[in-house]
Amino acid sequence: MTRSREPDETVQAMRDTRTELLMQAETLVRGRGYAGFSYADLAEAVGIRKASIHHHFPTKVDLGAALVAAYAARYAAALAVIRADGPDGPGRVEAYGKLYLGGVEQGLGCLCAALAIEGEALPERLRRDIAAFFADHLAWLEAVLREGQAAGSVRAGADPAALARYVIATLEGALLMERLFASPDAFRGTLAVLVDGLRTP
Amino acid sequence: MTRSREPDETVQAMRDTRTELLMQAETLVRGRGYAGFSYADLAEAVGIRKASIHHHFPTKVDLGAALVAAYAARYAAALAVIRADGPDGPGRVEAYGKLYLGGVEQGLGCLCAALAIEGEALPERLRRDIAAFFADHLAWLEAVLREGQAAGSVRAGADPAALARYVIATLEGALLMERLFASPDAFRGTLAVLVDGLRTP
DNA sequence: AAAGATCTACCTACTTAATGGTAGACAACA
DNA sequence: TGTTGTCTACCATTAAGTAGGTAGATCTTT
Repeated sequence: MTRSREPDETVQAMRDTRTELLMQAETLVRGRGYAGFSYADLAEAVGIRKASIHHHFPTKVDLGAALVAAYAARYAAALAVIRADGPDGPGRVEAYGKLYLGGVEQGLGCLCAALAIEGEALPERLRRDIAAFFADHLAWLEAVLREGQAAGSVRAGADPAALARYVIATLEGALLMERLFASPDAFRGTLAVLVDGLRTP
Repeated sequence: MTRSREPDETVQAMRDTRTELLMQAETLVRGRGYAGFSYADLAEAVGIRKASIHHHFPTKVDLGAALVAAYAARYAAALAVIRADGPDGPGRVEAYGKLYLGGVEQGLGCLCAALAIEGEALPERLRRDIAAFFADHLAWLEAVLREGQAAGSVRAGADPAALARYVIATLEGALLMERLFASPDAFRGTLAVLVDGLRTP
């Protein structure tokens, strides 16, 4: 890139334009929806001209796909950590739920929920990508819950796959609603109810 | 209104333009989001000119507010029925959840979720209206759960207000995700897990 | 009951601003 | 020298909203 690096630019600010675009675009989409932000908004947020964005992301769909990929990768890393050093089943689900809590605190929804809302209007490619995002989380949760059942920390009898869907639904819904109410405490309450219900009595 | 009533027009088709606009607009918003539909789309769906929409709803915000009002009224009526002739606490929550199931089956999300996603970009008025929508449901659920606890059908010990938030979160999230997967069955599964967890063991 | 006035619901034609996207020039690098 | 990243300047399209008008219904007055 050609931007002059002014002396007061920190290491953080020096990160390349593409990354900066992804960061700001994610904030925009999570804050106002995919159809609710424009290249003009993003250009202003990053301090670059609108046309320059097209150099990095030719079309808005390309940008959306890159956004989902980066978001999914970040989650995947977090899930790996939780699985590696997380405690028992319910503890892992709680750690997973805390990932969503950050959104409530920052006033940002889930990127994939923002895209999912657009439904039929969403380009096929993005719909596939977000479906894969949810499918990944579903698979991770199912494994975590199954292991938890085997270890006795998660209540037996329930189908882990069904339980996994229920967990994501509750967290996605709580993020959606508690962001509106700007109420991280209420989110914590719902997370507590959710995790408690998972525990072996 | 001035539209000629052709002989083959059924009673249904004869309903006035304003109602027709509200119906089609609701489908559009629930299908693709508030920012994702235009007056041009709506005009085409209803078979009217774009300018004529402004006669009924001067601005898009007016239309959005009318949409939320009609949606909330429909829900309020349904909630009253469930409360009147619904069975025990968990049975009422299940009946409430079935209201969401319709959306999954038709491929339509929750109107208020579609609006909530837009977050900061959403006109203040609409944000207030959808917050009121959720607050109403929260109050209704809290009362239903409290009564259920008193009657012994809902498990004791849990705070009805927290439980109410948890119920809406789960249903909103399940609608969001299972619409994407076009899976009413999975929604039913989540609803079953939710209601089962509410029951007195 | 006739006459005029007003209202309702729609129309065509338009404006202004914003949208996503393109073409081509230019400077800094490697 | 060619590649990369950015720019200015543009394009076609679409957005919400407005201006002004018309035909028919309804209300008001005599």
